[in-house]
Amino acid sequence: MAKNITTRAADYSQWYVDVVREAKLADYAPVKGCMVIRPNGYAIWEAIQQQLDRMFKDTGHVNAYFPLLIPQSFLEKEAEHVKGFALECAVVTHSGLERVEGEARLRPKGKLEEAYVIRPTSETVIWAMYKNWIQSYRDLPLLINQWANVYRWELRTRLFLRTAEFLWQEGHTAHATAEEAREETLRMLGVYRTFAEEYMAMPVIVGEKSEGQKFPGAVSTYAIEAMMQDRKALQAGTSHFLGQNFARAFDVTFQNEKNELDYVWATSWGVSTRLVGALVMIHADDDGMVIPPRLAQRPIYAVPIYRSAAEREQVIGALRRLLDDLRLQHNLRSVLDERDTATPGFKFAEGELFGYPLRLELGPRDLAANQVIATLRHNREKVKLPLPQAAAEVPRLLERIQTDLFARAKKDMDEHTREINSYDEFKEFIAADGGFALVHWAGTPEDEKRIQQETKATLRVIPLDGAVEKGTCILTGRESNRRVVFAKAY
RNA sequence: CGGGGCGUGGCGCAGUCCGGUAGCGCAUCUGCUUUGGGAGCAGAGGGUCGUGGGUUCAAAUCCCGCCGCCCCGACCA
Repeated sequence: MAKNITTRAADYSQWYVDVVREAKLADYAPVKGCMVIRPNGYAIWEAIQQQLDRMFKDTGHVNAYFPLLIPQSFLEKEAEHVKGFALECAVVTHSGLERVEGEARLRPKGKLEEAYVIRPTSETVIWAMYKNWIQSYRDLPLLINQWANVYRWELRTRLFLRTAEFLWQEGHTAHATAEEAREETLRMLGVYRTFAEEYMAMPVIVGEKSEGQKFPGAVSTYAIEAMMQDRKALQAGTSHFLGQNFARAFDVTFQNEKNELDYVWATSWGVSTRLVGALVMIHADDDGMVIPPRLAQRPIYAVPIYRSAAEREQVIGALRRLLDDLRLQHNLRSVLDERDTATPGFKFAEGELFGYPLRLELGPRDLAANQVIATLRHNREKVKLPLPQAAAEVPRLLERIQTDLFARAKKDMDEHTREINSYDEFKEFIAADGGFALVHWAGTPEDEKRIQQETKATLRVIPLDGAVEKGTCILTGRESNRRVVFAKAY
């Protein structure tokens, strides 16, 4: 058992915090509600960025960068948007500091004519620019993504899952027709799904948000929802069809092919550093982090075992040759832990804590047998690889790990997703942290609130690929023709 | 914003009730022995006790103010 990590069974929330801190993914910052993303955590975010960025480029998007500060008046332009974000904006009101006479203290100096808010999201500043950039249908579509930080003055925070400042990407696109914009919304939702499943090894339910849960200012919001190991849902990515709401608010019009003036159609979509928290909650265990191979900057952790200086030289030499082959032939990077100040046992434990998907051990006995021992992080399986074949076998092992992780998480989600047909059964299921409840639903936003108050569960998504079937709403008894997902959520 | 808890070497805590030389564990450093699942022994370094004021011969300890953080709720990616 890992030192300093509370077990999941004992206290899931504490386990999560312990893993994040012990694996050195993040640390609390000396700033309220904020965290420091440490190198181990940032490496994962970089891997997420690199892959998603490739996928955005492959679907025709380009990157740009907009200002951190947004004039307060911009926020006022879209009514729903204001309501959604006003309370959680950090506001910049002064332009400098001055010393308080006779004291060491500083205080704000020049009050600004108009306050700025630190972006909680960038729709407003981006659409203020789009107004200048779009005149004709020939300027469309405009497919821009931004990698940035945003700030939301959260009252309760949790490392990675909810912090005041977080890193994300926000795509903001403009289109000539509603159909095109809707297509884009669903295309990017699909990109998120593919990324979640194929790279994070995280199965998701893809669907639409209810009226009460959609993004402030959106016509419709779509999301991918994943199930964590404690059976709670985590929204892992959202894609919004914004209709013409922002175009109207910022007066962004264009002339179409028929020489008519029309408002531009918009989408926005984003994922954040929350995904790092999702990885922890879905794959990590009581011994620490587990990184899916495709998101590990260095998927291989090599531990040399030796007593004498001569042994050390031989063992490290053999490992170096293998690791070089892996890098040159398979583009796989690794860590060779040459520290003389830590014992192999310590390195094993630390390698597991940090979540390297595959560990290679090589000692004098292995050298004599011309083999290397590969240990899989997620299930502790040990495989003896003949040295001559090791470079070819390791990539296959990594692929197998990636597949296993997804299969394991999928099985877990499927086993805890149930069709539920009465409100009593529903209450019992949710109270027992049963997971995702598939229920017939025909309620209003007020009914949703009632369910949340009575059970703490919320309507996560209306699945896009759900079958059409007749049924009756578990709460209102009204007729329904599809099931939706209710669950407790982060 | 409501409720609760806590601020003492890097981390976790004891000491506070009942004022009297600031302690323990882990971590760190040095040396020797170790090294195939978180090594052992010996020694060493490191603290304005969150902060400002008050009481007192004397304050981590008592009194008043302020600040910060964590947890639980409502709000949210």
